[in-house]
Amino acid sequence: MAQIAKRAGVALSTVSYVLSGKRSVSQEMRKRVLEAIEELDYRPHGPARALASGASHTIALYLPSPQWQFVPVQQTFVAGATQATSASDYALLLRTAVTDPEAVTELVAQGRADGVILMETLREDARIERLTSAGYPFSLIGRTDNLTGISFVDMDFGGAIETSLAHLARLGHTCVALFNFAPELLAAGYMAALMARDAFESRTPELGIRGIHVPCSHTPRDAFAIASRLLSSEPECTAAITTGWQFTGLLSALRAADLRVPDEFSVVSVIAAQFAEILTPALTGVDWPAFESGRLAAEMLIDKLTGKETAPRQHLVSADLVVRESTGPAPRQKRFTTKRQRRRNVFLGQR
Amino acid sequence: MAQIAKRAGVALSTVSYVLSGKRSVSQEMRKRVLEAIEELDYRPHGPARALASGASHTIALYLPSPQWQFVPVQQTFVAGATQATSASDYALLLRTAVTDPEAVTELVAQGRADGVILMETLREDARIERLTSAGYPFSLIGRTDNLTGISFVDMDFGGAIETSLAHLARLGHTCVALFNFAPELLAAGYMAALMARDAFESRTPELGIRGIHVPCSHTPRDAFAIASRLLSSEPECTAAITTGWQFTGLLSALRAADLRVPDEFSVVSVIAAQFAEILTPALTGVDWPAFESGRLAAEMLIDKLTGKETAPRQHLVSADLVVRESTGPAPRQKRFTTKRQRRRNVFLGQR
DNA sequence: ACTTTCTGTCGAAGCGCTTCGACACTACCA
DNA sequence: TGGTAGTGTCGAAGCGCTTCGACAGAAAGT
Repeated sequence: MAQIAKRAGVALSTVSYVLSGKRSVSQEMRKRVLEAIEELDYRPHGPARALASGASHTIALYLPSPQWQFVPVQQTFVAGATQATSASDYALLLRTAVTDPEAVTELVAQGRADGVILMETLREDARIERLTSAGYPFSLIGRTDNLTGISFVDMDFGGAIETSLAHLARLGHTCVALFNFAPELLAAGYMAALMARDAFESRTPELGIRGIHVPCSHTPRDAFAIASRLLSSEPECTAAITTGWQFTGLLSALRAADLRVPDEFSVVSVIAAQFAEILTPALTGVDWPAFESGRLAAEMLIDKLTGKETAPRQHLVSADLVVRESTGPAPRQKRFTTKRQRRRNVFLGQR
Repeated sequence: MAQIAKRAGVALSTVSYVLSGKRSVSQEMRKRVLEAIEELDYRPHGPARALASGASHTIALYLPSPQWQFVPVQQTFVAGATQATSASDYALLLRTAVTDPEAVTELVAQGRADGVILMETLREDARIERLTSAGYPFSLIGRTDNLTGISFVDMDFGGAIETSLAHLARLGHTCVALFNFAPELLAAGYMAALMARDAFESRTPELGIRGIHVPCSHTPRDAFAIASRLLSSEPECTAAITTGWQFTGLLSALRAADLRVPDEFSVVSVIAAQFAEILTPALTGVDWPAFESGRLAAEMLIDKLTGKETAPRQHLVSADLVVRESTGPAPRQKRFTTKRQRRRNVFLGQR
């Protein structure tokens, strides 16, 4: 920068003001400075800038649970957030989350980021409390109990479950399982899981449906085991809703049990259209616009940082059901009276 | 830091040496400093550190083509790289790539990152030349023409195609299509696409297979259109290999043409096991260990930055074929003589 | 005993910016 | 015409660290 100043014949500070626009500079000076910058291919030094100004022009995104690599939705959040930050000339700093809730303030405390995007938020989230009490700007992909003053974007999981249940009820299903998020997440108070459960438990009675709530991790193994058990122990159950990737294990279990979809069993899943459509049968599902969500969360945070937006923005992504091929009318005959009974029993015996 | 020094009764520089370990400090002093740090909950300021030392402890990852959001593999690279950087106490800076190859040096030139991970590399890649001539450390996920002195991790696409072809040849297929990467990528010189094409074109004659090379984007629309056209114009073709997500469109086209997999048509794809297994039939495929690749690329770069590893590391991920359900013996009867002929013609007429 | 080498500590200079106050100068109003 | 307000520019003081050279004192070699 000193070189630029010398070459343009101006003071160091003038160069800075040309760059930042924080004080007016005459046409003449501006032109000379810009030319010098061009000629010397000068690029302002980020850390020096951050040190002097106290703002790093960077936002941090903490990735949650260690198995997040298996969840395309969360990866897509990252993609969306990246696009939004790049578009605003910010940069996105990625860190895998550790168990310690204190860690969430680290990057901001270190001055390496100006704000934080949090995902997989809990009803009572120690991380949110830390960020609030530290006075650090943040936005959420997800929700928490007390939302006053908090910017977030979240999918309406409750609504998704309600819509799915209504769809299944209309098709005549009277016993439906919900493959909710993993038991650990539920126990920890993962908000999406709680919303799904609450909606499921309050809606099923009204619709005359017997609801079976099945917390289940999204690993194919777990989901397969749990689904297999369910299929054998609950012969009345003719449909299931999954909150995510658990559908993989469920479909495997259905195949193993020789149950056809949708003739003998209906499946609805919260899933990106991209994946729903490559399956056979294509999955009826609620699309989770993950890219958009990530983009929005980043934009909200950046708007807050740049002072564009002072009031918190709260964005609930509506959950529209797309009916594809995996849902159909409830089967007339109960499963345990069909001719498949024997075969299934053999299968179960193998377990 | 000044507070720490005062509280511990030592000089500022001593605190720094305790933290960095670059000079020996007596037990006594070290203890007092560490206590003070603990008591004041002090965290070193990243940008100040970066400014003074010239190293940001951050690596940059430029995400390629704008549609990368549709490619789970690339998202998984990010996941792997994130894990590796976090484990080494580095941070990962994400930026969407722009068309300008100059941009790739920007974050390092600005001092915001110490090195760069590049993906979707070309045979002759202007970005690599820029990084080399600027003397910036980098590692590649992918390959390029001249690999001397370059650290990279790449999948052996050539080997993947060869293995797949051998498998199909063994099953008796004599006319096989390769759904390669998009024509734009091929034209740009995307290395994986070139390797796939070369392996395909050199292997097919040896195996007595007629090879049809079909560059095709991974969007379901494009792949569907191109696959449909292929199926009608090339009735002899009884199998296809896809280099990625194009299998979605191919499967749709096969369904639309009423061709059963694998009885009437075999499909092999480079695809993560996670996705291969949820399909019906499960896809025979070459697994691309994307998470590992991302992790390795980041580790290589960090090792280079920390001076642990001076010699470039070159890592070719072997491509093992996993035979699942989507490949089978070549059909005995030629497609255009079967009773499906009429139906397919109807379908083609609609196009 | 006297130099030489180490070890541990300190002070100060600087990394490359931002920003504040000062200052000269022009423009405006009365 | 004098005072006031506004405009454009400069110099200098930091921002919070790292690192170099200096230096006192202890340990080792002659």
